[in-house]
Amino acid sequence: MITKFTFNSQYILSELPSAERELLKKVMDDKKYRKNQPIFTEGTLPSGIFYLQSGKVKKYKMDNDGREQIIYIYNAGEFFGYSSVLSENTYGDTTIAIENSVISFITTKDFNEILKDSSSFSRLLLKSLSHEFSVLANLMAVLSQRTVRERIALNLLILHDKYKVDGVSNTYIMLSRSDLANMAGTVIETLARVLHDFKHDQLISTDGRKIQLLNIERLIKIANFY
Amino acid sequence: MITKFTFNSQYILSELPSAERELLKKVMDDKKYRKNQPIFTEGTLPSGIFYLQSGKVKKYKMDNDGREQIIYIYNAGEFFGYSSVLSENTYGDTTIAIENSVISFITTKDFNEILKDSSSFSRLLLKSLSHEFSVLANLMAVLSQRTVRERIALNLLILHDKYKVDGVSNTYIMLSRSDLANMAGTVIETLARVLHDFKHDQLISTDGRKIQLLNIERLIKIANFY
DNA sequence: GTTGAAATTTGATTTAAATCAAATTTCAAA
DNA sequence: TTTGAAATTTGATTTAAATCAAATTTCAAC
Repeated sequence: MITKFTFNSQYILSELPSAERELLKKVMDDKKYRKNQPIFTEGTLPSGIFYLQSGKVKKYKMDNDGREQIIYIYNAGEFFGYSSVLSENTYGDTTIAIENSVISFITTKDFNEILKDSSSFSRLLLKSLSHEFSVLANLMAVLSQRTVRERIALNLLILHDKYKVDGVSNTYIMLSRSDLANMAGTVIETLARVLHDFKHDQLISTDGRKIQLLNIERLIKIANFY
Repeated sequence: MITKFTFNSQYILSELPSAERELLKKVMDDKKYRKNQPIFTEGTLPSGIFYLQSGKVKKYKMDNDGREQIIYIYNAGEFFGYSSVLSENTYGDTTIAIENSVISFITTKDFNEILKDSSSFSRLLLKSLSHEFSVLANLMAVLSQRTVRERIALNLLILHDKYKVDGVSNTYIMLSRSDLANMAGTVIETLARVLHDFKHDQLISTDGRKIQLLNIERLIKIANFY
């Protein structure tokens, strides 16, 4: 269910034949990004693609009136920025690190060279991109047709999945209210009110900014998805 | 500007090396679809990909409560249904012909065989898919952040482009109010009211269901895009 | 630990858009 | 050409969510 709303480019690296994987790893250039540091900006020409080693990155679009819509939040192990390189266009959105992150960079040249010689790589990219397309279609339908309450419940479930850590039983969503509102396509005040209700109904608990989901079953019901 | 909201897979066929193009054409199986005839349905396994020779096709998602969100309207010359084949998933949406249409079908087997042997084809698909991804991201931001009035103005501009015919000076949008509402993410009554206002302001004129744009400049301003 | 700016929450009010209801128009089949 | 069901428009009302405003909390730098 949640896979309808999460990218899965993680498998690209693992399913790539080891020769190509090594090639790719060799041309990766790692760089540390601090929280709130931009990675690339909408409208600029792509210089390469990115691979998130650790941390979290948000991809968003800003409109004329300064309203921000978060398109996606990337988690460790995901590639990003590659669709602009492939479509030979300027970046269609802006990405910034929302946690301290380590990000590998692969230049357009290196990327294209590996791609040219590797049908497995292009096949995996096609597969990944196709899935990402369907994720956006799903998000589109949700944003336009669901109530704020439903959208917030759904986004909490999506985030729970992203903030889950292997071997750790409790999951804490650590994201600003403003980012959460911009994911759900609402404003901070409305978000605060809905979270208040969810807390009152014991669906979630909060500790400062941290959110923990207490009743996933019921949140799924509220999100109105099966 | 409007290219931010329109797919462009038309170039796949024209840019494909002639050998591959002929191969593709050879395995295409043409079929006529009547208005309102379904092509494929969300949740079913993809059996192949489609190429719209003539007519128009809508792609949409229906939610639990029967609310429909139109993801895209395809025009002659576009490929569709290929992302589900590539992601090896069931179709993520439903498509039906909204006009009498002629649609070519290519089986998954034929498609994969050509794809396997043609790096140009996979390269073109990657390019096209990447662009389509950015279109959905743009639509997502519009649906969640813009007013109904802005969304309707934008969709009229998008449709104007789709219904334009070479060498014919007047363009008439011929789409049901319900489809137009479901593109803009609103209800029929609200759509009717906004169209009424646009007519009053001489931005559009209508003749039965047909809509003609009279003042594109001002509609662009209302849509709030540059 | 203290401090203060930024982030979040809570309260009051407005507003855009949905809903419910009914009248009118369209257009394809007879 | 007529006919009637479906589609569209118009009217009245409700409602979900945004906005405006102010109080409170958080948390990082000192």
